[in-house]
Amino acid sequence: MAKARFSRFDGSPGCAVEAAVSLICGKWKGVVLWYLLDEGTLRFSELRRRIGGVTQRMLTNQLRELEVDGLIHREVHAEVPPRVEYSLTALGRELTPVLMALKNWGDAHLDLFGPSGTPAEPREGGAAGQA
Amino acid sequence: MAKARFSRFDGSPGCAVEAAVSLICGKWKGVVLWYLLDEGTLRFSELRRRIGGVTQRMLTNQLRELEVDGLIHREVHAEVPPRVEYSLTALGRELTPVLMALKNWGDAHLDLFGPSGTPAEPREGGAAGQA
DNA sequence: CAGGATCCTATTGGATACTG
DNA sequence: CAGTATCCAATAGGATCCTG
Repeated sequence: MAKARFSRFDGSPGCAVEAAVSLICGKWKGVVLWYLLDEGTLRFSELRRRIGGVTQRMLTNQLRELEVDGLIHREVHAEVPPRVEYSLTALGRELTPVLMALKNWGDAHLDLFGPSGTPAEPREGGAAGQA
Repeated sequence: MAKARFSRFDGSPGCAVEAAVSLICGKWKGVVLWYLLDEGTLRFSELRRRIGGVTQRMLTNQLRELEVDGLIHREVHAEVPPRVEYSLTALGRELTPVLMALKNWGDAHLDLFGPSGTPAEPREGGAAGQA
């Protein structure tokens, strides 16, 4: 895993932050990770419906990068029609604190950015909150 | 603050995550925020030295975006030579859990990405850890 | 010191059409 | 269903030089 997508690993304090940030940067990565954390396992089409506004190309792209980085697991079921399920890896689940913190911040300050939609708390039955 | 840099505020759960992520996305934003959290107040040149590898243009750019988004405060002292100090706003300080989580994750997994430099824990005397 | 102004390249993101 | 394959526009990122 872990493409050489990181520029500086000089041991400086900011280095760790930079590395972690680079993993969740990408227009849809944070959201994808959030939904997988929240719901555990989702198919491609399920993710796409939940995210909304993402094209297949972009979703595929982001999923591939997350997979290469070792954050998500991609399971292909040899069926027809094809079924592909995505879930977080152990490494990905370790991002839980990050994702929760991001979600909390966003929920607390969404009013700054828009007319504020429904807060939409994570579902109780989901996989979130385990860590 | 808060440029209309966010595409979807439909109230979906991922929305908040997406908004928060977009604020710290940018090659140097996470690092800048981290150092400001760690050390409280830093001048332009101090930030630049700490980050290393960033050009003035990019640092200026990222600082401006963070300022526009209301995460950092920019204080210009009318002196010569000029002195400009950056610090986190209250809103920016609320990102502390996010930054700490990112740092923790990075520290725990930096070995995945490189030969692993010195871990470089946050200094005790810094501003970090307040929240 | 802390930038602003330019110019240029690379990467990201997106629309659309096609496929096993 | 879950993608590929193209093509294209926008943005991010960077090198360099100049300035109050």
